[in-house]
Amino acid sequence: MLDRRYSKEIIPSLDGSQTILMGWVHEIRDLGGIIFILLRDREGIIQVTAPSKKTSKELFKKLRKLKKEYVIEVQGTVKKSPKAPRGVEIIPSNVKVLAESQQPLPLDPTGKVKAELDTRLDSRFLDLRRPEISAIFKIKSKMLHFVRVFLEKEGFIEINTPKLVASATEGGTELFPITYFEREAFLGQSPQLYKQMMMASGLDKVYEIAPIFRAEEHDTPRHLNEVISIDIEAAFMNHEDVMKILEKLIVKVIKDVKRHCKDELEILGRELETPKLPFERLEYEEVVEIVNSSGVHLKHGEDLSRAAEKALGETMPGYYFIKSWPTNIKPFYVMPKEDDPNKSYAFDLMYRDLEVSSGAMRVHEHDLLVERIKRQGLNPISFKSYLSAFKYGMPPHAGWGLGAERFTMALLDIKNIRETVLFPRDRRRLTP
RNA sequence: GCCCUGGUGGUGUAGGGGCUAUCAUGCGGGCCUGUCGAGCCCGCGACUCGGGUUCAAUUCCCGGCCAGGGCGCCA
Repeated sequence: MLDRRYSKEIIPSLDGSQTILMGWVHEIRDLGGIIFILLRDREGIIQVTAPSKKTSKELFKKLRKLKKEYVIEVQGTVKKSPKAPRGVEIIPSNVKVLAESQQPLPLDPTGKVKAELDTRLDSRFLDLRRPEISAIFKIKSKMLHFVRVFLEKEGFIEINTPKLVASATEGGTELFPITYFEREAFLGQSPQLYKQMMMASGLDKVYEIAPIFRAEEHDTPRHLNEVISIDIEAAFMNHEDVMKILEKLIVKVIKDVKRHCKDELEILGRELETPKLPFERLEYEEVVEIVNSSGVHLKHGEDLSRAAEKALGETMPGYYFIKSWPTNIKPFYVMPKEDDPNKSYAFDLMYRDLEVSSGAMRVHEHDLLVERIKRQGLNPISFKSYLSAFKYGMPPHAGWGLGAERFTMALLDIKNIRETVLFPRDRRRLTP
């Protein structure tokens, strides 16, 4: 029995050899005396050519019955031919129909007729049959792989923290409530508290790549209610240490993606540039100046408005950090500066006008943490199990969270985050 | 949640108070031995939902739902 080959593996030098291919009928061009079938599989498209003279009547009849997107198995001979796309084609000796496809299709996998994003998401499995769509997810897969390889090499240990959580009292973002037997529970908005607790465990450096859930009613091309967060936390490190890890990771992953996803990047027409290290570090105060001098009003102490982000993005071309954020617009666990408690050791990593990551050196002193929780209008009692980790030897630590989808958008210059998720969850979409 | 724009065959579109509702692709049938956005001929298939105005609404008005863009929210 012959092994199955992918279309990409069929090259002119295999001329004369027998092969088996499995895939979908991408297009059929029936010219009467000769039938061309474009067979599509994960790796590409190969032409199956059946001239009536060289094809049995039985097989020719069978080929004529094929329709678009049928799943077929083709057994045949590789033939080198300058007339064929890529210089090679398959002369079939046998074709098996493995699955039929209803007509008409909900959208056109050849892409000749454009479909809107909404239509595409409704039939995502068909949408993924277009190479320029599957390329996004092949690259996202590699990106996550290279992130893991990098972090493991840096000595990080992968952990898994619960996504079913008890507390809704962390403040800030809205949580999705769920029924947990006779109690109410919530979907986790961030592994933040758990990964910090791990700093008291002696594991030193941990990371998690997992979904986070936010019940915000945001409705923008940059937000979803379920995304993948790449989180790290490292003991005995400060903000600058983890910023260095972050920028190193970004550069390494870009290099790896460039090297290992050449075909996909070409399909997407994306020329990736490797950023230079170190990334520029802007003080929050500098950012306020830049934004204001560009004509967009921004008060000292305020978070960036969308207009401010855009103004910044105009000035700053690639990846850059914003550091020394005002303490009171950042979460309770960020460490205020000792000499100026109104400023903090929090930072954001931006790509042009898009926030891709945020992190900080954390508060590791129990009493200060309690005070910070109170100052934010939250109740320390609801943080009892979290706080107890700070009582028995909590080392200084720092960490960050990097949005996997936002990073994918930056990598591939994608404008709508929905393009980077197989089955996105937004304000209205819950299916498929 | 707010503002703007829109919703017409399976898909993407044109149009518009009364006419056989445009075009492409698709789908069905026919012709064709080198297609590669194949070509040619015949046919099929649609006005988002609810209410209102009107002799008449797919078209105008109001509302819902949905989409795209912008913003807000996003410890």
